[in-house]
Amino acid sequence: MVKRPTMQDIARRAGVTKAAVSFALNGRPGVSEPTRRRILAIADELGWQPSSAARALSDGRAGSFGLVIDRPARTLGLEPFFMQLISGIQAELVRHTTPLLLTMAEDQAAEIALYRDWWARRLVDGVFVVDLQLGDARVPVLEELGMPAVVLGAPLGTGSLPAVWSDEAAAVATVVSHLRQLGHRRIARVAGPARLRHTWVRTTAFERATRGAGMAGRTVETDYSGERGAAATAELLRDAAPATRPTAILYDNDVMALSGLTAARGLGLAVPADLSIVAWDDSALCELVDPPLTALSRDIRGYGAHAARRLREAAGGAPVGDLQDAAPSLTLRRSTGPAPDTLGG
Amino acid sequence: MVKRPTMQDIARRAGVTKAAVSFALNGRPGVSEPTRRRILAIADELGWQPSSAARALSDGRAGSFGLVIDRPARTLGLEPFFMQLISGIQAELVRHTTPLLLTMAEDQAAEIALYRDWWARRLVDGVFVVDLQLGDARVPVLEELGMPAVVLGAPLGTGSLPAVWSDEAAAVATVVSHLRQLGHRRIARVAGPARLRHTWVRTTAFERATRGAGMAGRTVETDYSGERGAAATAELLRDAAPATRPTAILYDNDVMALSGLTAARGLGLAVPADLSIVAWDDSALCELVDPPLTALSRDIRGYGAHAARRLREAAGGAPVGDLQDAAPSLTLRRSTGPAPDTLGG
DNA sequence: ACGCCGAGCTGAACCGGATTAGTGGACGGC
DNA sequence: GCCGTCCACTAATCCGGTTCAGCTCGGCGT
Repeated sequence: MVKRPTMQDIARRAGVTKAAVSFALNGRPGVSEPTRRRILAIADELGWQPSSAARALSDGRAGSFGLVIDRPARTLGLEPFFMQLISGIQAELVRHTTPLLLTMAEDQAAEIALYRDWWARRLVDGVFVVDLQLGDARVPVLEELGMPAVVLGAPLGTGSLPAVWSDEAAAVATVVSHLRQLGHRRIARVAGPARLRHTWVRTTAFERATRGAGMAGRTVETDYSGERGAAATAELLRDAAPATRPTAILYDNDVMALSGLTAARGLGLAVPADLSIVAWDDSALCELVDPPLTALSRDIRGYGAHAARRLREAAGGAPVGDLQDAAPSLTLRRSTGPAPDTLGG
Repeated sequence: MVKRPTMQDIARRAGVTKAAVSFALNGRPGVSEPTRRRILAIADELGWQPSSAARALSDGRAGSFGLVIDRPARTLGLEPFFMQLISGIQAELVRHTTPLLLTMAEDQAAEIALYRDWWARRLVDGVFVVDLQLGDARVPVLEELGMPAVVLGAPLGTGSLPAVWSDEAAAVATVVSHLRQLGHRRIARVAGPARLRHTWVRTTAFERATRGAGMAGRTVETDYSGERGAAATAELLRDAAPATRPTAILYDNDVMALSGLTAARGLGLAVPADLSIVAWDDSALCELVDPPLTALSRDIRGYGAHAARRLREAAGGAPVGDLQDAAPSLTLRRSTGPAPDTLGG
């Protein structure tokens, strides 16, 4: 365990004071150019790095950001979304050597307690808020604390917090329109938890789009798990006559799309001949199954990177507004096809 | 932005000095019981929380641990392993309100640079090391830095670093033995990258077990991606006559097992009638497909929790040894069955 | 020749904790 | 009644940075 060099050590070697060293290392006026170079050379030679604790104490900012996820670990592990998101956030943060604190919470109350704790101890300078809910309790708490935060998701119910979002309603409309062109008239949607804001956005858009196209559009709620996805699929398909059952299903994540594919086959239906399937979020999973799944793709890493940049600005005290990213695009694969001729025409 | 209360504020209100407040809050002798209670009450009333920066500066430890993952984001997102692991680590760390710094690196050189940086700035008190490689360059660096670390994986090539591991060789033997009892004589394995230590462990054990049972055992290397898993499966099955092709395949992760299932079907083979499939790491994915996949299960969250406890001890200066967790167990599902009668008996 | 200015640096305070040496008073022993 | 001891607390210092007021000195103008 070697003692790390401090600015004091550099100052001694250079024959100046700590203050001069500080000026030199931070590139601010107060030292001559030759002195600055000499100090930088010595710092480099000693392998000096600023103590994060000392700097944090001195300037009052933690120098890191936080992310809390409160989904159950088992379903979380299968959500490529979060790893992609974290990867994207990191890609932006490393450019300023800002670390990310990641934690999983049991529920939203635990998450809020964590925010209060982090902020009281100044462990982070701000947080990313994911899985926004209807009437989300985190928003007023963050506002009350004055804690910088960026919401990832639709700018609805976000109060004064800036949001980074993509137009999911437009994506839903794209899917519905595409299916209609393929001749589908009865389509269903297997959704995530209804309390989530983005589920609400998608459901609302789905209803509007299907109604607008004169189609029957039914939505079934789940918890994103494969089990519930399979159950919802069975519920939609089992007891309905061919003339009333949906001919296409849109799933809110790819895991459920996969389980839906399995469930449909279990009921003797062929994909896409009898049933078309569309997944939300295009992960590698969609290409691994047969048939490969048509899916809504979006640049999740870019999404995370944008949010990180936004949070940095917000934490810097700048007033930041919402940022709209590109809408998801539909990647066509073989799980969608023309609607079966169920009218017996 | 309200000013947070400091120990100085508490001291003023209580009519004592900072030192007395420090004694009281840290439960050490130096103050009378009534005074201690009074101070605690005031601290509670003011909502005081210690400044993490000040504490870190004062006692020289960061109070947090780090984890660096250097796998490509696309395959990473599908690996339930890491989310489970992080979740397990957290479960242990939150009990001491210790945060976890998570970062993804491009490659091992970047990871090592990150370790040096983190340690020089005392951003973390130690790190979890995953995906140990043969002749891993991180080990000597961590030893040289004197940076506390715990390796997750077999205690081979870990130098002086403590390892938390499970007996994967035994797990391989279990699988081989089970398949042999089902009548299989030619089994193959679709492995992860050969440079990883645990791939080496599994491959070595696989060769020993198959040879010991008088069976043909072939291993094909991949990068854990579904694409490569499918390609490896095709390579194993395509050009071989029924009498020489493997009748069972063990995959090093569940994503590849799924892609293998899809690939085998594409070649006209039925599972498990023509081919048995076993996955490594039992995630929800294994239960979502038809047939559900037989898999090696292990308590990944417990694994992470043990590692976290170990790292805390190591960072505390205690000499810690290796810790062996339970070996993975085989969860039987419908993707494995009796070997087809290929001898034309 | 003198004053003034600004560049270049110093000294000290500050951030919010932990720690250690020292001090005052009460109390006990003889 | 005097001394010693212990308790409860204070004052001061440290951790490693940042910041700010002020000092010194050289050069320039007049």
